[in-house]
Amino acid sequence: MRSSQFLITTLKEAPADAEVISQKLMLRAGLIRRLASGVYTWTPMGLRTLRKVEGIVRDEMNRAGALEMLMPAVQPFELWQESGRGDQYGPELLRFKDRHQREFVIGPTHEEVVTDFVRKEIKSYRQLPLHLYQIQTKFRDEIRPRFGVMRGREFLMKDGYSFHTSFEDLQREYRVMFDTYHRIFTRLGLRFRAVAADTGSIGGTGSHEFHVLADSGEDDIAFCPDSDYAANVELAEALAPTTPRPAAGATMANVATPKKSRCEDVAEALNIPLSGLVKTLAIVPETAEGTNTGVVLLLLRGDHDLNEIKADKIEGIGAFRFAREEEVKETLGCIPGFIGPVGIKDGIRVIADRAVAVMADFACGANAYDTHLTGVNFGRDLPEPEVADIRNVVAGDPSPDGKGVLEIVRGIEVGHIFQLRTKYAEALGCTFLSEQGKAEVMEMGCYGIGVTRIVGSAIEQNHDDKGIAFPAAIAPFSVAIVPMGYHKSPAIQQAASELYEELIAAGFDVLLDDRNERPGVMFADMELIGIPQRLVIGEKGLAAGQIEVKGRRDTEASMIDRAGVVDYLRKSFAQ
RNA sequence: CGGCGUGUAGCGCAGCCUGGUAGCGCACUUGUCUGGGGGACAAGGGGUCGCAGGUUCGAAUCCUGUCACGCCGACCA
Repeated sequence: MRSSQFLITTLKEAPADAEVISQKLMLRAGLIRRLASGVYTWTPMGLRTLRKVEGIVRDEMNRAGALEMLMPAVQPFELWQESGRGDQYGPELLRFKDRHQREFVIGPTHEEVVTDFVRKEIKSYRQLPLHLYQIQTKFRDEIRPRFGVMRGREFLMKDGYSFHTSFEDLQREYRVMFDTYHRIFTRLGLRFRAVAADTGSIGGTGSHEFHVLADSGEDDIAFCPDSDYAANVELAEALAPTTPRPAAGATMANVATPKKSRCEDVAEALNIPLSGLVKTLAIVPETAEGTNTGVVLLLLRGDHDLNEIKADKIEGIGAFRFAREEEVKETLGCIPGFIGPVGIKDGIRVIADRAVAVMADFACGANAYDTHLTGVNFGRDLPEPEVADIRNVVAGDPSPDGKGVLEIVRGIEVGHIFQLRTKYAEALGCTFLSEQGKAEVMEMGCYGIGVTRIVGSAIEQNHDDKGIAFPAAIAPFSVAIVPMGYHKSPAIQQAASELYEELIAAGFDVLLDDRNERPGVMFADMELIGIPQRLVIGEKGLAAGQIEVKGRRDTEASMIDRAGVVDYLRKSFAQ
């Protein structure tokens, strides 16, 4: 491609509302343009990268035996009612009516559609297993779209669905996909990690997320450097401390803590470590009927954070919200900031984190304004609480597999694989006839990859002060030819064109920058866009039969023989 | 959904407090020079100041409403 025939729309300054680096660089490099909140146009330049990502995903899916298809982006809402997800999915589901007042949604995912397809087409065990996938535009009406393409509302996703006659066969396919995903992310040139994940509302058993490691990620991943353990912190178990609770030493006492309602302030005022403090969270479980079952107190160590997903899973808690100020006042007689588990009314359920359960002589709120208690002990000053794992693991916690200590890194979720089992097949009556001629419900797996998001996360991982440094596999062009004095020198024009043709013939994606721009502009643009190799043709080099080459990540350019350019590039991309 | 903030040329911003013919940089157009790191000079084009209403002789500026966008917040008790 010649620049003069292409569209290069680079910007010197990024729009002020761009937040993360990938978003700024994608905007500046002219890869995307925002049309509405969380909705982006992909420019010709940006689309080249998107298509390359797609191509690698497609290639590996096909290689693994999955069959590509294309389902509609628009789906009848009826299907969602049939699966029972219509109500559950909530406002993220973009719904609309057609001219006949029939309800439709723009698909945020396609379990229903694919299951409907399979139940109609597949009748016999002989036709199974079957793995269907598509690369489709999805729409999720996110509360807060942000980070550009990383948390957009409209995005491109590869979603695959497998159908099996048995759980064993599902598990086999799951392992195949686990390996396939490793191949895909490796080929894309990303640093990533597969982590055990919460199965969330989708249900099912086994599940892994694939995260690209980047500080701007929205997920915390706990992993053990000494073993292969890795899990989303949502899921990572905080083991119970192995050391027993020390004996009570201090007497309980009231301490004035005027206006100190934050844990940090209280700890400082009392001159104790944050970990010597117990913070009390008042929550209200919300049952399906919406009836109020009363306030429940959760106890966490001052330096720990609540894991809401773990709390959700406790018997009798389920979905919950934090108690409103009036509710706290009514139940405990005090405002949030000074509440505690001591001396509370009978019947209030108290659940302590495992780490709290082994604390002695701790401090906590006194249920009185501007007052905290010190020297508090379970069994003496208040009843022994219920104990559960309700906190997020932190760096330094023992690994749940018993093999070392956890570290925590940030990650961007770019892939997710699930063993759905029979949830949708059952709801939608997706069955097959077994060898015995009996109708059985199919076992299902589902496997997603955020194609759009991969581009953003690749940039988060690969950039410098000059711009994007794309992995070669997904750069919009692999080689840029930058001629010096192109518009003045027929010799340069000819040499550039010859080189261009030669590289195209050799199979490279070449961009010949034949714009009538000054060299600085061309260099800056090629670097901003992130083209992996740059070739400069100048009068002097030409006379000596040489070409200047510079890799995007190299600090210095070097001269090579004109005749050896193709070999040089092949070698550089083979690495 | 709550709190805060911002809407002025394609992008980045000033002007608003203290009303009086709308500005700067980049980008764009034309010309000349320049030609290895976002070049110089000259001449241009482009804005119902988010929208609606109000106050006023007069509103980008003050008031009210509204829409859009952004940030923060559900937990740090």
